[in-house]
Amino acid sequence: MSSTIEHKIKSLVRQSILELYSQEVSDSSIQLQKTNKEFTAHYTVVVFPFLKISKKAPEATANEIGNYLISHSACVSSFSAIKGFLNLVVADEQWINELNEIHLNEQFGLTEVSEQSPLVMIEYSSPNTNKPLHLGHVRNNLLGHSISEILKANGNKVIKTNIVNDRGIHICKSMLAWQKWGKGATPESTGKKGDHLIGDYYVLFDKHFKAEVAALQTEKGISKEEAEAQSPLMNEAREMLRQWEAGDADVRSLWTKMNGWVYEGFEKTYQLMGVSFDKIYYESSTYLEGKSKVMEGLKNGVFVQNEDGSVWADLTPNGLDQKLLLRADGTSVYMTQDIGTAKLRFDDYPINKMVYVVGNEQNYHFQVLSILLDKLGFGWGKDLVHFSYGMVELPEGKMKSREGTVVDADDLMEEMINTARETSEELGKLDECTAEEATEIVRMIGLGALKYFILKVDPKKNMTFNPKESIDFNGNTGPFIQYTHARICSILRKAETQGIILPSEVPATIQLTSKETGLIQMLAEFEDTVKDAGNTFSPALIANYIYELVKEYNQFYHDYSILKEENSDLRAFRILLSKNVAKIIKSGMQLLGIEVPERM
RNA sequence: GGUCGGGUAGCUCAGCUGGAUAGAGCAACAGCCUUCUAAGCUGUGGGUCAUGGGUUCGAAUCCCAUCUCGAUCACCA
Repeated sequence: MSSTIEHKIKSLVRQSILELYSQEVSDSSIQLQKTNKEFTAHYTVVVFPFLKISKKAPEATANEIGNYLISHSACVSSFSAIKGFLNLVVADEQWINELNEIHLNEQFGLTEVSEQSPLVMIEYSSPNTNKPLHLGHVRNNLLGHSISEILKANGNKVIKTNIVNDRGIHICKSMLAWQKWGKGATPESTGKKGDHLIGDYYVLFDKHFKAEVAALQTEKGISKEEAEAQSPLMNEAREMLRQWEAGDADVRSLWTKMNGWVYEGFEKTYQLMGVSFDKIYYESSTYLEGKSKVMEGLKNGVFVQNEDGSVWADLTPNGLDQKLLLRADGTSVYMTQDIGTAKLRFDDYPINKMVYVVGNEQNYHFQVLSILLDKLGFGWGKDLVHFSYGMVELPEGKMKSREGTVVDADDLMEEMINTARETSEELGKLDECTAEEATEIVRMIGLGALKYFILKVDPKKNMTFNPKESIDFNGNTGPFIQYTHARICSILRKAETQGIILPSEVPATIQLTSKETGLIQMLAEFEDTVKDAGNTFSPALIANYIYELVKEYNQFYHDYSILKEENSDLRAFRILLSKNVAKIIKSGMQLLGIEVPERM
């Protein structure tokens, strides 16, 4: 509740109760909500909580307060009392003022970042360099990008970061397979994107490995586990990892070359997706960092050492288990690396808050990390945010890379763009565009459909994606919203060619319909929606808000003339209203990382 | 088994800091383009809000129990 109108009403209600019933009530005890659609009013005061004070029936109490509001302020123009609900109609003049204010503020709903703003670091994406990005990563990237935008819009300095998992046995598998069967293939020689090329060798390794295990089982009559342990291929991969860790020049240069291919591939994917990072960390240069911090903790008595030399954190006082931090041989585990990365980041930036965008399968990991960072003295450790999101599932269940059921990010985006082009051509929407414009529009629509589809659902929920039923372009979709924006832009262009000059302010004398005041009311709600989205880490809130706004606008568009309105004040008002709807659509979609075209 | 998160229309999802007759979209059916972009608008049908109890003037929403789905509880990352 932050619009000026809401504040006015609240303080009026408080005043009325004081005068009518001689009781002080706090603002928080006044339930002011948006009136349900079936009633023609703007705000509703729930009077049930005041019955004990008024000692009257609900309807009588509502009437008394309503009468008071009418006679003491021009803000409320009429009211109706139904049961315990006092429905208030706000005067047109108030709404026009509200619209004028919104209109004058280009950044309406957004909070500016200042020197004093807190610094938030957001980690997202975090890919492995042995395979291309898939649908799960897409959700991660879109959420990460969007939440960055939303936190910026709430007045935070944001540093977007990516921790690339560029080392480990899985990387060695790809490297080994390429060495054995690659015949020197490169992205150039094959015409493949680097990440896809490497992904192919990862799959190839798995294929050969499985065949080898099966052969061992039949040859020697041993169990699958034994065969896997004996597998020469796997042993070779392990040996390669040892050589990598020892800094073997040949292995390292192969590693550098192949990872380079992958990064080039990732960069293309990121660019198309529209995400970026301010600072990238590589696990190969952070994975040793955690050790010193853990040893420091051991010295300070935060951690304990086992007889075999392994180091543990005892989290039983926190209701959790014991957690290993260093193996007996002194090597680090996942948790140690995250501590190390945290240390580097803390050294690099004055972080006030750390946000990790990571899937919900790691809820436990981050619960532990939070406790450990706190114990190690990181100021933001205790309050770190694990922005946890659900899995993307296919109709037949979870995606599995080995079974080839993953939906590839590049393929998916390309497909969406192709579908957008087909649909646009069918509808004849591209007829008046140059080829370049068409490509640009079609890209925005295809990606808009995909992004909106993913971001409109509550992040914490698992979501289903059916590749066979392609993502819709009608209804509650990105293109629907983009279309509305394009439509408004078209009106504004026409207004300009007709030589209609917009006043900087609309005179407060015109009469509005409830559709129009309702739209202004919705525009004003953008401010609270952005705040809510920031507080609850929910791009979905923004998505659903824009959808409601757009639906409302389309009804208005259908029911009323804008450019053909004869009363020039009213016409100016409607153009201005439309313009500001477009502005909020654009701002809101920007928070989701979705572009909006000016024509489509 | 412990912990965490879900279960709302045939499908995909809103609504969850308690408020009026539970909402959208898709799919199905029926209308609206000589009029500002029909990727739009309007209408019809579709619900035991998993189940049972409790708190309250009022519960999809809060509490308890049960059922059910998922994640996690690795010297993998």
